[in-house]
Formats: sequence, structure tokens, C-alpha cells
Amino acid sequence: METTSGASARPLPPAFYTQPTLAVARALLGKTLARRTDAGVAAGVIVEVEAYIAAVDAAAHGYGGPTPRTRSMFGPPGRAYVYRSYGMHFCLNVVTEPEGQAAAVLIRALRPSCGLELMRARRGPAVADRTLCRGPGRLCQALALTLSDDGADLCGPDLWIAETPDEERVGDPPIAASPRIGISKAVDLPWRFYISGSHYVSGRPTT
DNA sequence: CTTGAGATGTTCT
DNA sequence: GAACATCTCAAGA
Repeated sequence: METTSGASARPLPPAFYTQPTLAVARALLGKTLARRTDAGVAAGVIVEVEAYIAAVDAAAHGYGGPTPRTRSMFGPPGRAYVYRSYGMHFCLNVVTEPEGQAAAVLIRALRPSCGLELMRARRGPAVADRTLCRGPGRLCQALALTLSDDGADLCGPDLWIAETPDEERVGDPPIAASPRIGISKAVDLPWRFYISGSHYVSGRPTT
């Protein structure tokens, strides 16, 4: 019998992504992000996210209008926005808000729950489990996400987000908020959300 | 654990 | 040119 895992649960309904961006960001914590390729399924529980809302947020991609790169951020909610970061990494966002508005939630870290061997194969043999998906570029590498996944449906067969089964859950996640990481504009907006105390969260220790 | 440098490509000034 | 929603590695405390 197949081992229980959020990877086998049904995708969240499209309506999940029509909530306001900050509500989606908080609600994503504790959900399972799953990825299928020919090599198999890999998945993890979301433990850290950041919200970006171009209408009111100078740090957001899409602030000041669409560009070719940010096109899918203006698209319909419930899709992926994947961009290249610092020339060599990729970052995965969940698009929110109605089409025409640029808003998204950056997935910053996962606690790996499924397909760990696959992740190690992609990330390297010396990488500790804790580090497999700790950071937005790292998790994209672990899940083999690239620009070809930009615009992908998050309720689809190859990439989806689902409720996490009870036996994989730690309990009700204690959610904390803080300023976002690695930005230089709108630095005071407390739009980074993470599971307090999780060792899989990027950045500094969280107490 | 910390700090600091370098890699690397697209976008913006 | 400069900046960038980052990561890895090496060296030090």
C-alpha cells in the first residue's frame, strides 16, 4: 500500500487562491506542495512564505507595470509564477488576486515529506535533509522547477498544493510574521510568514 | 555557528 | 553599469 502523504491528496480547489493575498499566504503554511516528474513525486510541507502585492508594494515584481518576465504574475490566480533569481536560481510563487493585478506568494521553504531521495539526487549527495528545501532557490532545485513551469496550473497533475494529512502535521502551526528577506524597498512590511520554531525555515533562528 | 566573496543572467536606470 | 525576492564554499570564532 502506498504511504500516506500530502502528495497523494487532492489539490486545493481553485477558490482557495481567490482569497486576498495575505490570507492565501497565511493559509499556505502547513499545506503540502507536490511535484511530479518522470522520475517520481517529491513533496514537502510549506513552512515559510512571503506576500507581494504590486498595487501597494514597491518590492513586488510587477510594481510599475508588467514586463515579459512578470507576465504570469498579472495572470489569473492559482497558477505558478517562476522567475530567475540572481542569474542562476529559480523562485516559485503562487499567483493571487484577479487577472490584471500583480500579486503572488513566494514559497520560501518546505519541510520535505516525500521523495527525499529524488531531492537529494537533484540537490547533491552532501546536502542535509534540513537544507534540501530551505530557501526559495533550493526548493526549486529540489523539485526540479524551472522557467518552463512559469504559468503552470497549481491544481494540475505535475504541480499542486494539497491539504497535509494529520499524521504528517505537527499540530496547529504557530504562525509568526516578520519583514521580508533580501529586499531593499518596502522593507518594513511584515509580509513574511513562517511556522515559528521550524528548523526548516530559512534565515536566522526563529526561537 | 558566523562572515565574506564570487557566480551568473535578466531587468532597469 | 548597477541592482537583483540567492546560494555555495572557505575560513574564522
